[in-house]
Amino acid sequence: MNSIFKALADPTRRKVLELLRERPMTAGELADRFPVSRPTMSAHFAVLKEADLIDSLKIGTTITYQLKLTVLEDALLGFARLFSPTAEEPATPRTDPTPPQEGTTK
Amino acid sequence: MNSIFKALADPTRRKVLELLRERPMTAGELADRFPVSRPTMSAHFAVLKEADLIDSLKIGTTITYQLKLTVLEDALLGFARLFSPTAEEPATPRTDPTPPQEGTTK
DNA sequence: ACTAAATTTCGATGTTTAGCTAAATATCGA
DNA sequence: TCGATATTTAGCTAAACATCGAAATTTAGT
Repeated sequence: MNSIFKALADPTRRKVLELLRERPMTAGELADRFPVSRPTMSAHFAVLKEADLIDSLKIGTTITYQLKLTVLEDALLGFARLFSPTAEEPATPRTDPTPPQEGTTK
Repeated sequence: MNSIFKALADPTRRKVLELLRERPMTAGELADRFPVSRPTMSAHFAVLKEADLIDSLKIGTTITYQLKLTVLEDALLGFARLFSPTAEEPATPRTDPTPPQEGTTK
C-alpha cells in the first residue's frame, strides 16, 4: 500500500502508467518517450513492479509491460473512500481485463 | 499536482489526513498521536500545506489544521478517472464543508 | 561460435527527505 | 515583565532517491 503511493509520487512513473493505460508496451518503447536514460527507466519499471502496478512479460529479448488496472484502482478508490465513505462506490463491476497469465519474467 | 502525490507518499502524512477527516485538530493534538518529535511533525504539516491539502488557522498560540477534502478528492478522482474514464463519476455533489475562512496563518 | 539488439545490473554522484536536538518566536496569564 | 506553553526555525546526520555511463546478461539470427 505504501509502495503504491511511493510509486505514484514520481511524475515519470505516473506517466508510464498513463501510457500503459492504452496498451501494453515494451521497455524500449516506453523509454523512447522519456528524456532519461534506459537504465533510469529500468529503475522506474522496477519500482512500479515492486508496487505490483505492472506486469512484465518477456518474449525473446524484449520485455512487455502491462498495467494492472485493478490494483491501481483498488488502491486509489480504497484510499479515497477512507475520506468520503458515502461518495465513490465500486461502480463498474469490471470484467477483469487481466487474462489468465503469469508471465512475471522468471 | 505532483506535490499532492509527494505529500501522500509518506505514511505519517496520510495518517494525519485520516485523523483530520473527522475533525480539525491542533498541531499538538496531532503530534501527540505520533511517535516522532514535534519539529518533525511540523515539517510534515508544512508539506501537507504546501500541497494545499490542509488549511491552518492560528488562534492564540495554537494552530488548528483542517483537511481540505475537496482538494484531495479532486486530485485522487481526477487521476483515477484518467484510467477508467467511464467508472467513477463526481458522485456526491458535496455541499462544500469548507466554511468562508481564510485563516492561512499570517 | 559470433554478432547485434534489448534490457538490466553495477558503481558513482548529486539531491531530497525524515529525523533529531537545541534555540528562536509568539502568545497567554499572572 | 516573567514564566509557561505551543509551534517553528536552524543546523545537523543518515538514509533514500534519481540519474548517469559502462559493463553484464540474455536471446536471436547468421
